[in-house]
Amino acid sequence: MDAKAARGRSSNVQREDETMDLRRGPWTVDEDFTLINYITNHGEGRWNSLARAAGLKRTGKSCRLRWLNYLRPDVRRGNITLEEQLMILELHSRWGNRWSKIAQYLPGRTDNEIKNYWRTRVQKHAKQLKCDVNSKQFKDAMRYLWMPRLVERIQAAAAATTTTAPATTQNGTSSAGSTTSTITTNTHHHDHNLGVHKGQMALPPDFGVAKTTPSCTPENSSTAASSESYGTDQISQVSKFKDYYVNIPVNNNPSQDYFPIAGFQGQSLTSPAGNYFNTALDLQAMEQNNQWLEGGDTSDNLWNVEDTWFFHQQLHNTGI
DNA sequence: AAAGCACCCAACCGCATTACC
DNA sequence: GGGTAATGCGGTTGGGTGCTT
Repeated sequence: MDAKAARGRSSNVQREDETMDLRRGPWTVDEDFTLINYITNHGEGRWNSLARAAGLKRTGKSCRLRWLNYLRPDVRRGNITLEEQLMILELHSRWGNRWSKIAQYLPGRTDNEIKNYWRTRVQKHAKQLKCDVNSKQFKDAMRYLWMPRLVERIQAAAAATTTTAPATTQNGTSSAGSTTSTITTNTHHHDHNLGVHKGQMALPPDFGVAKTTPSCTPENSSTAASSESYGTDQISQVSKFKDYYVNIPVNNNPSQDYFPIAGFQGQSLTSPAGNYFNTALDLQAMEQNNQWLEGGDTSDNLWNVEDTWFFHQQLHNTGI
């Protein structure tokens, strides 16, 4: 038994595992085949007895997890598409860490996968911005910077496919999946529970951002719908952002200037808390330190330096 | 080329809820 | 109604892998 297997287990469980000679850790191909074969013939459920009957030296829990997260035929694998990213951001803003609930709206995606995406991608950005992922300022940044940009990139990809194929995203990276899955409203439910066609994402009621075409504004986004968390001042503050998005053309080069803020470069900002920082220096430091702005997973490159500046400006304006 | 580091993800855990006897 | 088993969920973590130095 390896160290991982022993992690955090109670002595009782460990004794049980040892007496039953249960396996732990990564699944082998043979185990996968055995599980698939058994479920194909007998169906799923009753996982403990299933594990015994199939001859697997695994707990029922382990079998269930392996099947649901990996072996199920309808499980989708591969990169999270732009539409899926947008959906995750939107649904998380509404429900928080209700991963299974969020996963219901992304057919083929598991709660585990969405949770991993959130922790590795989204929380990484929060960390880069030196703020808490649950903080209002980061949520605002997601809503007014990240999500609108996702919408624009989705639109750009869709537009590209109408004229040429195969399509690429604005930054030239593959957009596999983003043009094949479809965001649809849930006004017509065909699935038992969620109105989900295979390969399509159903939107929950009053889903905001994806409905906004071609311009995503805070007012008609879900954020406005969920404005119970915002005061009047914040709403009016938010309305100032609208102009940024209403007339912004689809930008085919996200790395280029995105917001009309060039004139602000070099301005000094003073936060309400009295923290002083020089924008130019700050941006320079970010460019040096934040590799995710330039490289890495291109699907995450929805922020650029200007976005980050904008983010900090909002901290300033909203008195955070 | 090797060591160190960061990231990603599969798999685990404990706890809560539901189903069954 | 109470006890137990099964299931579901969210949080956590270690190993693999690729990148950087």
